Amino acid sequence: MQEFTKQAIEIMKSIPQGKVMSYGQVARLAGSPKGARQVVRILHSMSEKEGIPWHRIVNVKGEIAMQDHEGRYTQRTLLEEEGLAVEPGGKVSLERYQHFPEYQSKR
DNA sequence: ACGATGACGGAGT
DNA sequence: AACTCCGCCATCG
Repeated sequence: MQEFTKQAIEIMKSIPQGKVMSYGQVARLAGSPKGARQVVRILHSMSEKEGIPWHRIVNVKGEIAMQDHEGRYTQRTLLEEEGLAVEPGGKVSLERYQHFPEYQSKR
């Protein structure tokens, strides 16, 4: 497994409940600015087994990225259970919920 | 080992 | 502002 992958997993597992991060953001922090798709692949293959809170990952617009299948509904439900307001289109407010690990030290 | 894949992102139309 | 096009790069078959 590549360093990037380990980093990405750590970062995603560090997202607090009720917060979200975008694929690209995770990729950047993991050391690969253009690696958003690798994040997708990580979630695709090992989200469950690694215990990654996959539902807290949304695209850069704050929308649920999953295609319109059961997973999408599941993600929406999980987010709402964590207290997020999910709009009808399956979108949340990044203004309110995006998690910024790089600012955490400053706070 | 090589080519296809993918829950993306951002530049261009 | 919405939509399409294409680059990206770790994994998987």
